[in-house]
Amino acid sequence: MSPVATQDIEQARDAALAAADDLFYRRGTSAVSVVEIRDMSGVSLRRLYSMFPSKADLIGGWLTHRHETWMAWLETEVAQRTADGVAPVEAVFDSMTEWLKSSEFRGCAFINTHAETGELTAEHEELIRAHKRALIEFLATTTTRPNELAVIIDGAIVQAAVFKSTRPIESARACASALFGNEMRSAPME
Amino acid sequence: MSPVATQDIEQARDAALAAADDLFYRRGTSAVSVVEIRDMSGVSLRRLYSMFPSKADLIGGWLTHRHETWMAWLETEVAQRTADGVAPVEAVFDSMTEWLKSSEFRGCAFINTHAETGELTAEHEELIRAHKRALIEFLATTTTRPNELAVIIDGAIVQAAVFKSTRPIESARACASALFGNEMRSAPME
DNA sequence: CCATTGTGAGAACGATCATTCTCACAATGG
DNA sequence: CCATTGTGAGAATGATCGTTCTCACAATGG
Repeated sequence: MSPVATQDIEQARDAALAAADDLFYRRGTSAVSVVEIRDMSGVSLRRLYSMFPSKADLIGGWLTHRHETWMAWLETEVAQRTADGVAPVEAVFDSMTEWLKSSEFRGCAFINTHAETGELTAEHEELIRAHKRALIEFLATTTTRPNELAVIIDGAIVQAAVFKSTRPIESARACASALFGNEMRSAPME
Repeated sequence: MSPVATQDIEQARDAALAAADDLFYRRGTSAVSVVEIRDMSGVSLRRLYSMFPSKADLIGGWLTHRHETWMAWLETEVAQRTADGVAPVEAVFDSMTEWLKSSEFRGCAFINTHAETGELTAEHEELIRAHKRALIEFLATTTTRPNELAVIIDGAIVQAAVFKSTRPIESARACASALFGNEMRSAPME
């Protein structure tokens, strides 16, 4: 039927999503053209459009991919620190601090994309909300007051991006400290 | 020299900024064309470009205008409530809640514009930072811990926009309550 | 009344996009 | 070997933009 180079469909998809992740996150979805993603990924326009029938679909694929990798990253980071005896809330803040300090940090991809209403479809909105809901649910598994914590974290992410500084995360930590009291200052429950 | 209709330069500027405020805030700066601003404001392209030599300048003018009107709005709201005996921190949250509930609410114009890196010049970045700094300074005049409060507020604004809900502001209020204790629960100092 | 000058309306220009199409080729099935 | 079919490279298409330009007019100064 059609075995020609059909094997590397997965590779092509990975390459496309890797390029999308780099370019969309760094410059925003509307400022990046599909041709640029072709140039960076090496995946031809034809294949790109066969995998993602429109740019909106490509953005949707990117959001889904980014959600999975980012959540997995956070869960790993927090798990490692709590395994070392760090209290969960502290573990979350330590992980966040590391992210905010990284040179490629440009804020939350989902918040940023939400701000670009130009091409924000209903499907994208739902992906963004689902990400934020998932973060809150994850926080709920390790801490009390997940909603409050999520508000504090989003505020810190946004301000860190605007001010290009890690100081907002320290303000955020102070908020959490007031909120959680000694839930922050001890190992989980040993 | 050149009195022809030179009188209404100010009116034209106001009309242009009013249209920009409506369109840029609602749909984002990159999704709105200069022609759309002409159509809504009735100000001709020629005049638009004589007042703002480029779209970036128009965006800059809008950010400046929005900063002034928004800060003036907040200061008035907070002053009224504190005059009625409401504690400053509560007054800030009550004002915010009113804003988040308004039908045209679409998040913070400055955070949203910051997320649109496509056409974000150094001048725009500085206007955005200046706005956030000004908010913190205003909070410092009426409350202690302005940095922490600003983080909480930005988090609530972002989440309210994403979730189209006022619940995040209640989470934010709970954070502030933990942070400020009885500074929130009484009239200023009577 | 005439020369001048600022103006509005919108055409024109040049660039960029998202998306589709063409063409030549490579690999397969018979 | 040949017909077929999926493919890459990139040209073509049609739309949209930011910005500038043209042209005709309206109001002024002399």
